[in-house]
Amino acid sequence: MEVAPDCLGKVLVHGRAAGRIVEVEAYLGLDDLAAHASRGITPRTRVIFGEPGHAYVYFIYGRYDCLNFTAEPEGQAGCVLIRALEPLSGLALMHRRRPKAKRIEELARGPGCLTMAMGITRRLNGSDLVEGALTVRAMREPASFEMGVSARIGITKCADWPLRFFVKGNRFVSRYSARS
DNA sequence: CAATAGATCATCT
DNA sequence: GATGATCTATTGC
Repeated sequence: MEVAPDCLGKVLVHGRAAGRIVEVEAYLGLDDLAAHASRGITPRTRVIFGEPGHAYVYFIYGRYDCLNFTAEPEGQAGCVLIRALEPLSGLALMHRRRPKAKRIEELARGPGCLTMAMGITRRLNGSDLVEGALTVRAMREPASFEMGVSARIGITKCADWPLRFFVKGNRFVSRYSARS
């Protein structure tokens, strides 16, 4: 979970679309009942137990994909859920993929939204974030921002663990997380 | 602007 | 068969 805050401010690139990560959540392993990995290795969670630096994409609620980065070494579970992006380039493309979003803030505001905007599907599950089609880069200049911490969103177990990190004051952070 | 209900399917029990 | 790391639309202030 130590790497979760590091993901803030980094840039996610998929094809021509790119966005800055402004909101993430950390999910641990067996001790974290909210994590998919808490039940151990299953066909779906085996990526989390695999090598770090890979994408874990899962389908949720019959509609949406969510994007994670695996974080812990092989054999251990741990991942970072990307909750919100600030769109940087490929805006027209994102708009086409999300006709419902009329404002830029709505393009990638939320786990399901950002995967749609970026065109991420389960096809990318387990793909390498360095060599694959989906990549993560750090900004040239270390972005200076205030980091906020709060409880995670949208879960029913361990809902009070302060494992959510976001860029304070950034309006691209989802409103469901505006609790303070 | 804030809060609530409904849609919908892959995965696990 | 039940459940969920969600989003959108609708209703109420």
